[in-house]
Amino acid sequence: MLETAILGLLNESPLHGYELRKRLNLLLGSFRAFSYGTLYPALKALEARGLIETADPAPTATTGRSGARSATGRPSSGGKAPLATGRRGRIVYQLTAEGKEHLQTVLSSSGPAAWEDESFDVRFALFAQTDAETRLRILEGRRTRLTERLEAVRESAARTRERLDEYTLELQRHGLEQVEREVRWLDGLITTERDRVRGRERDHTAGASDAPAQRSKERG
Amino acid sequence: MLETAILGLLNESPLHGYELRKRLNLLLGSFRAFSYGTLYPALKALEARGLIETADPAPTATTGRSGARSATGRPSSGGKAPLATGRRGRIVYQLTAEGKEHLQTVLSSSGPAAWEDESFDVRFALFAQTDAETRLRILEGRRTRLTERLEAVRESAARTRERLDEYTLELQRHGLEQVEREVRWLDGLITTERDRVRGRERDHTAGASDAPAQRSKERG
DNA sequence: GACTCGACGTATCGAGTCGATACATCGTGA
DNA sequence: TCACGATGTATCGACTCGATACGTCGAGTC
Repeated sequence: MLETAILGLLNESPLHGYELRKRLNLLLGSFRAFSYGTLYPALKALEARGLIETADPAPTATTGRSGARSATGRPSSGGKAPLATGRRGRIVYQLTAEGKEHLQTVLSSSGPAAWEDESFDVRFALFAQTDAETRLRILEGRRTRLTERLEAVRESAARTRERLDEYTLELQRHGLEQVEREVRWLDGLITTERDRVRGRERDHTAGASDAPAQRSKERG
Repeated sequence: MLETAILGLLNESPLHGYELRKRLNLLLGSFRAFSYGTLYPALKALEARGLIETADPAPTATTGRSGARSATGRPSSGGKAPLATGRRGRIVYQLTAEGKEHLQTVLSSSGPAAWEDESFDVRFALFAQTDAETRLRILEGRRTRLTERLEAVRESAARTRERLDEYTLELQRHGLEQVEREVRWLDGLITTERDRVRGRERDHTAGASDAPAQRSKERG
């Protein structure tokens, strides 16, 4: 799933590892952070599979043909631009054609692999690059998954009650409440997405395209 | 932290691995499950450190002096008792004196190691075995930790806004809301604990002991 | 009885991940 | 000038998970 996140971010713009990690952790709401020990091996694996490649943004020379680590190819022009200007021997990665293709395949899939705990956040963060039908299917799958879990926990709690102390009970109650709240959150998103799909079906030639629809101004 | 959880559970009653795992996962609200690949090595390490030992619940013989795997020492008496009766060569673990001592040391500690993400749930689940002052300190530490994180996320979000799409924003908003809710949950618990400590200070010889105080009947 | 099946029970392996750390360059300010 | 912190790439050891293997037991089924 890290791979999907990397591919999704690189599809927006080429990036180097350090920046990639920052955006990755920002993307996932700053919880669930990935470390370098995870990121760099993943980048190498992706490169070995031909899904990403090292870019060379420097206009000078470019003598080393495919060798990474373009040493200090700094153009000295950009005085202050905080990102995007090369500061030292960065290794900037970008998607290959094959990588783009693979990303599209992954983004249009909506199996269990999309709505499990580990992957749902990543897939959701890439919803802007996902078509509406797939978004809806992932949200519904996630909802079903959480509901099942809720059911299982409640059942096992009912079988085991009495034996637990006050604090354990409170911990369980709080956990259940968090999941219930997430289900309600999903409900809201599903409704929005359904309206979106329906609206597109109705006047499917009018102005609005599909990805960035209007923000619902609810939530007071 | 798995070790603390094991010690805490074994302090209530001797258990074997399978049952231990079930209770462990029940204890933590059925989220954050530990697998056998984690549990068994931990048990071995604990045994090697002399904090736990294998018990022999069978009344017959007990010839094998300290050998684990007491083969089929089943007493044949218990007709239906669902737990606690030995069914086969289980390996039942119990605390040693040293283990109990170590557990008490851990339970009375309240450093950062107690309120970080990985460990807080375990420490909270063992609150019934923790004294009130330590409970309070852990809850407050946790609250501070979450507040700090909230602050950091908000700040970095403020620095990076505009560039994010609708869905990423929504994911962030939802994540923040979850944490805010947890802070409010902690507030309630802290209030309860403070009342508890104060009540005990006031009439600190009257009936109620310290651990299982009355349930506050709020939450409608 | 002989059969299967699912719960119970111990145990290990490979793959993935984290946290800490090393090393190097650059800008900034005392 | 020199320390310090941000930027940047990279690796190592320790830990954890999910899957799986292997085995026992009780209950049903014909």
